Amino acid sequence: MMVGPPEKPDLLSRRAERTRGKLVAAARTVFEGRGFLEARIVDIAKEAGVAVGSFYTYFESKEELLREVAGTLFQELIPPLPADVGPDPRARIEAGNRAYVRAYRKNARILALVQHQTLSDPTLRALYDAGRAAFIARVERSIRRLQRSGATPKDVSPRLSANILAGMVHEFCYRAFGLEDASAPRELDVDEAIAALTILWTRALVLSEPIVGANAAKKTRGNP
Amino acid sequence: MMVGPPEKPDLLSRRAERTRGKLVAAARTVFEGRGFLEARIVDIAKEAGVAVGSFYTYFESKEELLREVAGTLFQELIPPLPADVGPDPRARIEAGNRAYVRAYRKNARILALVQHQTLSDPTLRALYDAGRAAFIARVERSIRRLQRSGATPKDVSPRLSANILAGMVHEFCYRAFGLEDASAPRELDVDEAIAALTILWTRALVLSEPIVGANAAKKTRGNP
Amino acid sequence: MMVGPPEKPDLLSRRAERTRGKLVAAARTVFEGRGFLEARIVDIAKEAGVAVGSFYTYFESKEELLREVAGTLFQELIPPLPADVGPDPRARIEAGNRAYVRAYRKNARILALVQHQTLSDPTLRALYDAGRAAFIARVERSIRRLQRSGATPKDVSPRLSANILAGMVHEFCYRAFGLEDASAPRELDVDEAIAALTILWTRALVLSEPIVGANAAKKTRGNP
Amino acid sequence: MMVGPPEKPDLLSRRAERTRGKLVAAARTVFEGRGFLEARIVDIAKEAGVAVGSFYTYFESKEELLREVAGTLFQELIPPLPADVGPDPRARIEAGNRAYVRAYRKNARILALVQHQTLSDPTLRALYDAGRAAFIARVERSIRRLQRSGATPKDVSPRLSANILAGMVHEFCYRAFGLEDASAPRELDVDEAIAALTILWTRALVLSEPIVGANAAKKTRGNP
DNA sequence: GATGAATGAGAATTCATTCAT
DNA sequence: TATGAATGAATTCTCATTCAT
Repeated sequence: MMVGPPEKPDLLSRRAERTRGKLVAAARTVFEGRGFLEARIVDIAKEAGVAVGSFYTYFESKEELLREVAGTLFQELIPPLPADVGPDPRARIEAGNRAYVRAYRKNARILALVQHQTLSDPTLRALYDAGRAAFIARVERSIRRLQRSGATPKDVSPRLSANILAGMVHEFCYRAFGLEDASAPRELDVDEAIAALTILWTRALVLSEPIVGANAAKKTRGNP
Repeated sequence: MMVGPPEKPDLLSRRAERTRGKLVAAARTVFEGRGFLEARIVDIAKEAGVAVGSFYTYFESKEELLREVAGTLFQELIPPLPADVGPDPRARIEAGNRAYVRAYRKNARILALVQHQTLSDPTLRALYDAGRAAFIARVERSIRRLQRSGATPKDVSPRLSANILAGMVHEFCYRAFGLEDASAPRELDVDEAIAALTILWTRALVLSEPIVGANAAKKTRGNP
Repeated sequence: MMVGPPEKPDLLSRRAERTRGKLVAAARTVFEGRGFLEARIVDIAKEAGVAVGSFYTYFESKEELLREVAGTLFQELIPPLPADVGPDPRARIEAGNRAYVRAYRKNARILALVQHQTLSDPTLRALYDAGRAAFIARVERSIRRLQRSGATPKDVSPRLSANILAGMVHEFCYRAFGLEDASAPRELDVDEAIAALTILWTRALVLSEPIVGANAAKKTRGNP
Repeated sequence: MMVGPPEKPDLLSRRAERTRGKLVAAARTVFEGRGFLEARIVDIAKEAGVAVGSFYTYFESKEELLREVAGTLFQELIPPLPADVGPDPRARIEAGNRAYVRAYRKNARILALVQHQTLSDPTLRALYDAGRAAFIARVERSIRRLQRSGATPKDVSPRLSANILAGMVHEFCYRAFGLEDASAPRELDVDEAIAALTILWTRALVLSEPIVGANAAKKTRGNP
């Protein structure tokens, strides 16, 4: 029909990439807005500005799309600690908690949604668990190190401790941000929460008093 | 007008009660077996051995039925501590954790399911939060007492500590039992877990060292 | 179980009669309130203060109940003319119209409902047609008499005239009262309407001027 | 960005239009065949040769579809009088009646059905009333003109007369054709009926005598 | 690749009718 | 007779998925 130079092969694939990207972005918006179950393929396509049929060009199902969306989330929760944190385990714990809490807060709705969807989507579950395992592994390594150096007691296995403490922080975020009623957010002092999590965590490992010193304690303790 | 034996108004309503009960029981079975979303009204009715119509005689929706099922769960998680526990806070914490973990484990699948359903059912959410609040309130009272007696530092608010520590135990149970793949349960020493939770909790409140020694772990491992 | 004098056979049938009567009365109330189609057997039973099961003791279906209700309505629309009306055909027409309009108005909702139900219930239709036929027959007889006496032209068959004129009055009532929005009744001067119907009817039969005389016309005519 | 032949946005929407049209046509057939209440969405879809889902692409409910069907009916009942009728009011009345009766007869079943559905569907009722109002308004204008010219008495308001006379014709059609048992149509001389309606109407307005004579009846009987 | 109308399997829900008490 | 819980056939409606254009 149309005579002209043959289209460059990557022109098409670039268009494809764009359409695909629009769908992923739209999915996150729609999922956050109406929840995963209430999100209709039509809604996502409309939000992306493409036809429903195009959805099936790139994805097999809503689940696959959620996996795609979820894939990008986990790294953000456990970025490598900044170089300037120093070797003090207390400071490292605080930095880790701060990063986790802040990143969770930013993506709270979609994270909670992914977590819930985990129950009925084994593939997503595997993805989720892998992300979680990375977090726990880092904590576990850290505890193992502390145990070796004698800084923390050995009466609880590093594996179990890591699971429990990482879970503690995660659960706090999930409650505080993930289940938050978006229309009526609760007052919450995020820094106070990070401090509290860190204090409880370090004490649970019997790190606070001997290692951090009285000055660190003074800083966060309210009543002497 | 007519004198005779007192009418038994519950004669029929007893039958009704039975049918209703059958439905609630069936619902739990079906929810646990196929998940809430995959559960069809027909499945529940069939499992209960009644007609679909009977479902609607007693419930407006699957959601209402789940609320009914959920209603009975929460008390079990936080029974009053047994009288013989004694005043030692460490022992009380251990007893509380043990009760929570065991009760959670027994009802794991349905508890996780309820928690997930919480995201899309505000009424259920309220119910759930109320149950949770009772747990946290008890912990909070306990911490407040310990702070007053000087047994634990005052640098974290009782409210926040209670939230975090209760959440810690809850999250552990949710991961360990609620998300468990029923067909391939993971090996887990429950008593070791209870001991670990208790140790971390008590240390976080700086209760552990003076009161229990190295033998604490021994004490909680294995059933006496 | 109960020893006593045997119940009188008509005691039972009297109770039966009462129950039946309660159902018929309740049916009319419910039909008028929510319409025939929206009326549920349960509604009627509840309104009557009896159990659903009792409905089926006396009626086979809602349709049968409506027939029962309808049965009593038609006589009221065409009562025998009062003795003191006199032989003047104009006065007799006026009396007939007045009776019809007033009776219709009193039972408007249920009459309209019955008429509509006629379309899908042949048995009711037969009943309805019989009632209607009685009205038309009376009109037809009257016209036949007038034609014989030369008072009215013979160019339209009495049958057809009767049908058309009776229909005219009926349709007016149906529109004015039967379809009336109960919550916002329209202002309508009923006497003016009766007069108008009578004038048009008598003129259609060429009765008004020569027979009734100027004084009758004066009475009903507004603008000279 | 791309220059090419103008897109045909109606290419697909033309298919849509066809499907929609098929549904409307099928609806009329099915409604006429089994009545509105007995008509199932599946029946209509099957009759139209489309899937049930397609019904919901275009209509929200059976009611909406009936409204659509009804929408087209009313104009036909009151077409503008043909130009060659002339100014004689009697001839104009006859032409109006003839048009109404014939159009009603052609659409009798669906018209009666719509009228009945009017009782439970306020939106349809409004539509129906609007159609009816147009008919009455024309009659009213005509009567007002006749009153002004002194051709007809002023003792009944034009509004009321128009309502009553229009209703008379309508009711006759409704009885004669709308309620007709399709399987056993009654013998009825339509032209005789039109003549009768016209005679009674014109006499009611005192128009008949001076203008038409005894031959009037002859004139309208049979098709010239 | 993109489009969006068409499809129809699947689930919820209602309510007349039955029947054990 | 009276009761009202139980029944399940029948219908509506939704929405993921396909496919002709």
